[in-house]
Amino acid sequence: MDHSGIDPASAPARILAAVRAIPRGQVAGYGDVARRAGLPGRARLAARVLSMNTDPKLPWHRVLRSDGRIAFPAGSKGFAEQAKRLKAEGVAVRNGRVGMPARELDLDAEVWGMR
DNA sequence: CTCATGACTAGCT
DNA sequence: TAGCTAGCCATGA
Repeated sequence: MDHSGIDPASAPARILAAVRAIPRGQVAGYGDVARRAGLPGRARLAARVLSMNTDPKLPWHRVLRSDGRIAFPAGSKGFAEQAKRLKAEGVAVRNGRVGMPARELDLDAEVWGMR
């Protein structure tokens, strides 16, 4: 019996859908995205999917680590790109760290689907 | 099956 | 805040 009830083949699609569901100017964690995708505990899977993704329409830059930091190593290409995009959306990025992401997530709870 | 790798997380110091 | 350790999941050799 499948304890999660989700097709592994559709898992990546769910992850991408969850990422696209993040409103502009807001951020979410890998674990949160996986959870919203119906894949609790698969934060690493979410990261894997994003690393494979090539869709420029995907707001991957809104996905951060649980501690509110950019997952890329500081100084890396992806790091600069993500920080740049976040700032462009009004998200405060300081030294690779996003300004109080938990606060943003709290406000999202109403919009995301727990209502 | 065991080992290694990775855009992860939580706990402890 | 920063660094380290252990745990967890998926893939490939």
